[in-house]
Amino acid sequence: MGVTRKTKAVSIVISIFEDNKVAYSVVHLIELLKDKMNKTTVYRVLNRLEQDGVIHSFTGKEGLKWYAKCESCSSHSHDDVHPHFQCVTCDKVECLPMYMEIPSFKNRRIDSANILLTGQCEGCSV
Amino acid sequence: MGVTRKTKAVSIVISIFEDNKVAYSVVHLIELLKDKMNKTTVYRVLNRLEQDGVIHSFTGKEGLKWYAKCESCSSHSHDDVHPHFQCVTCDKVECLPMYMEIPSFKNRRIDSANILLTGQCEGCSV
DNA sequence: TTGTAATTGCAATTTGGTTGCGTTAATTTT
DNA sequence: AAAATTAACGCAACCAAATTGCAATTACAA
Repeated sequence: MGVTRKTKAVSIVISIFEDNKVAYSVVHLIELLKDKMNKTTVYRVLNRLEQDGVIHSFTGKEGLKWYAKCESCSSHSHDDVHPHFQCVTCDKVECLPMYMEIPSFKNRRIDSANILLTGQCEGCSV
Repeated sequence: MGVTRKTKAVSIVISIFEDNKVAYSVVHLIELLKDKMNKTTVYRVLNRLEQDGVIHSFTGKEGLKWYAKCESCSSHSHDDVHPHFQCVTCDKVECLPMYMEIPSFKNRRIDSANILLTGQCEGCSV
């Protein structure tokens, strides 16, 4: 896990991401953890865990930052590009377990892709 | 142009987007126009121009809001999905004039897609 | 057990963006 | 062309997300 120490805060945050595929916004995590740690700590723990490849981040609707842990997360390769889906009604975000082809260009080097699909999830489409 | 009045502020903003394919962050536009109009006005003019289909918006790196005018912009159809490319070095953003296939799902309705590719542009890759 | 470097809490600050409201100025009506 | 109407503007205050500086704490290695 790199240089990251196994502190109480780190363990708590990791335990939240235990069950794969669900994503959490930083705002939500701060609210969720407000009795257990300071919001600054939440930001910093998330940063470190992302650097260590334990979780990955992406930008949701309205430019908010979200985090998730998924199978493809590892210390080295964060170059996998799976899209994320956010429901316009309930705001929930999921990692879509699929690969999307990223075009290549002669005059540009592409490092990563942030793909956010928005729409309505099954539960909200009734 | 819908209900949007042809005010001085509107003309100035439109003139910036005249030359297609370059995108501007709101932050940059506010700085660029700080002697000519209030930042609130910048936000409001951009909003109206987007509603009228003159320009379109998307989310860049760090969740910042960007605007651009491109061929496919029109009052009605904003459902075209072209990716945007942002250089990690100079932060410049371009509309990539291409279509990307959006996957469909049995249990979800997809309304729109925000696709941001990041990497290094030609000028910065030296 | 002790030293040290990473981590945390807290308050203050920065930044992107919004809101309320009185004034200004496009556009419509007469 | 002047008056009436109402969109649009400027400004100050506000809000939420995120960052920073620093002193106090804690993980962990020597």
